[in-house]
Amino acid sequence: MSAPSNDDQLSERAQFLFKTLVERYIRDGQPVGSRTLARDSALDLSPATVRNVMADLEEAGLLRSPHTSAGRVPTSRGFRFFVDTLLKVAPLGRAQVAMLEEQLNPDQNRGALLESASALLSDITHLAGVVMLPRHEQLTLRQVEFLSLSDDQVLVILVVNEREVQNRIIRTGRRYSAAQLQQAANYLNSLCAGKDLLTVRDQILGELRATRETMNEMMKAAVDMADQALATDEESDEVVVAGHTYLMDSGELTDVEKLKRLFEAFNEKRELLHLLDHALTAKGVQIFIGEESGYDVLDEYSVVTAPYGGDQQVMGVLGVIGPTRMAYDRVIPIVDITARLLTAALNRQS
Amino acid sequence: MSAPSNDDQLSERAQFLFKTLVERYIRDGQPVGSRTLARDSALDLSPATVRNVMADLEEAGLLRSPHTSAGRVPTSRGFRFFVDTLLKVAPLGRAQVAMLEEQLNPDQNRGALLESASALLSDITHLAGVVMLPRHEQLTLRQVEFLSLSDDQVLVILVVNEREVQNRIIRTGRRYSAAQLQQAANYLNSLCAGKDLLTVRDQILGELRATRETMNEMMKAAVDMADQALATDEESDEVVVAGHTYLMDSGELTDVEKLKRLFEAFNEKRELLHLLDHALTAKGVQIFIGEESGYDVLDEYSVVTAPYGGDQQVMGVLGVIGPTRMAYDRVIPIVDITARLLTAALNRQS
DNA sequence: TCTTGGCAGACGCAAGAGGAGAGTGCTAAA
DNA sequence: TTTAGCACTCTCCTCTTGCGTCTGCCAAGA
Repeated sequence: MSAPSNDDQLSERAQFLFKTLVERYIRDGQPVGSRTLARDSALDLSPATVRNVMADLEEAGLLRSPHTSAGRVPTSRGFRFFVDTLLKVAPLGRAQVAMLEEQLNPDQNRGALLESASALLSDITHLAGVVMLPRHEQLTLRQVEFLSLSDDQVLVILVVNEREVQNRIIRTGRRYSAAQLQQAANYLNSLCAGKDLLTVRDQILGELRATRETMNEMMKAAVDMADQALATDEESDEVVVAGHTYLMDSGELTDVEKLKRLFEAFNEKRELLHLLDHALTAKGVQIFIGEESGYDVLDEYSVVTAPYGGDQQVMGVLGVIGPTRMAYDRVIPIVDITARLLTAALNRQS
Repeated sequence: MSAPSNDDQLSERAQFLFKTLVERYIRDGQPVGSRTLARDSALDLSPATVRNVMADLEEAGLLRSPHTSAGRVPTSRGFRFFVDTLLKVAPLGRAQVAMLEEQLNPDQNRGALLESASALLSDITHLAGVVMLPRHEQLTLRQVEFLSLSDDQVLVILVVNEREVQNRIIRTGRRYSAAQLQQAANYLNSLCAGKDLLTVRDQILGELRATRETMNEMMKAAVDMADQALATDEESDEVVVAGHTYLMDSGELTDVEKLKRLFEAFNEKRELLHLLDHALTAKGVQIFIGEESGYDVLDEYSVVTAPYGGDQQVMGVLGVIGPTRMAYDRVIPIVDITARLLTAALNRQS
């Protein structure tokens, strides 16, 4: 608000002290007082001096005191400053990279791959791992198969994006024989294979209008069924969350109500999706600290995300959710590398 | 242990008072004292008399005092006695049955149906809903489809149990053309359609040994691939849990650690599976109270389950998990009806 | 001008005291 | 067998007190 812009008018010493304070706070979770900081910083300053600096930092909006005599903790803005300009990320150990690489094995179907990624993120960071599934728009149809169930129900199997299989059940007006269904499938396959699902839908509708009269019975049925099958563009689970229980020990028994609402948000998934959508456009690792996310359930939490997917085209976003005082220096490279390795694995698949 | 068997040597009055106490405790969650109980029971007894009765009940192992002056709480044994002999279940309202019936619509694929059931259970009871997926043994194969991916990978699509679709990716030694794969699929379909998956597997292995020499190249390949495809009998998610956050407000901020371990058990799913396996053999609604379940994470929780599935053959188990002091009279019929309706819906599918 | 030591003042936290309230067990009388 | 009364116990709440920590300010020193 009225606080002065802080980034560059801070002395080097102030920055260093601030950095030490944040690191200390991330380690202990306790407010840091002037005496501790003076000792910690190894700068050979008296607590009084440190106090003066801290007062400046508080005025700049980077610190705040929970109460009069309790040391100070970083504000969200403080964390932001820390992350943006003071943080040196720790490069990941070889062993860990190897482990990640092994687990993100491209020889599994895509769903399993993404779940592995989520589980890995949470296992390594001890925070909640999140992976957003690829957006639906870029589904290219590879093959369609129809199978008659009961009187007027047909099982539709769609093979999309080379190795994903979707299935849905539609109602047709009447019963079709296996041969008829086969014929319909052949017709559609010849018409649509290799095209985007939405395009296919439009094309089919166009086809329908344009040539209704000249179509034979079979083609009409095929088009009708395809229309129905593609309409049910199922929303399905679009976010995979893993290890959310880790959030239960970080928030040292603070109010359960808040945590409950967060967990409910995980189940709802809509809000989460919106948040991750924002991150979709960013290039590399992106960080939302505290209220920056714009979702009040995430008030006291930070989100570290990175997009993943092909080189030319982003497929989705992954990341972790944890308390604002997470170990950013460890978490950031982990999210980064995981995104890269997942991208590599996905590319090797297709 | 050494407590006398209680069931019948309790006076009618004692039983009535006990029932009132349990109902009160279920409502409030607070230990019930003699004065409250005397007033509640409408028996026109003095607190002192009630105290005497309560002392008897405590000796019988049905009640206990959290501490000297805090009223009394039912023990697990007390709840067991209550449930077995005192409880009158409240019949479900028409509206609720109608609602359940509508939501458990058989026009969706089976996975969605089971998830609906789980969500419904948790929504209505405000407890955690659990649905165990049908055991894998009884999968009858309907159709097989092969699709070539990259050089030596093949996507296998299995249609089982009329309307379920499974898919997996296998590695073949070499590349096959689409026509070859089609031929292999045809061979397998003619051989195996309509049979149980395990039977199919055995049969294929037998076939392999018996006629290896006389087989043509194609048949060998088909059998090899089928073998691989069926071997990967994926475990997948076998338990669906919904609304576990409800457990966060019932346990009035008691220790988070316990709750965390329970949630972790939900994620692991193995322990849960074992428990539900026990319930699989029972006929109707079955109830595990507190430590009866045998899993220490469920110490302070009760599980109410019912099997569902075909008339002749049980497919799985569903139920709810909640605090020992749940409203059994409401929960039991809900679980019961849900199981019946789910059974009906599944039968109408096939 | 920057740094430092000193000092008063806040404040949280833990421990203890004391009272209120609820509930029990026991005993003696109806 | 039931009831009333009484002494006792235990929890919970509040109030107080003391301790420790930390701050802000000030004045002296470099």
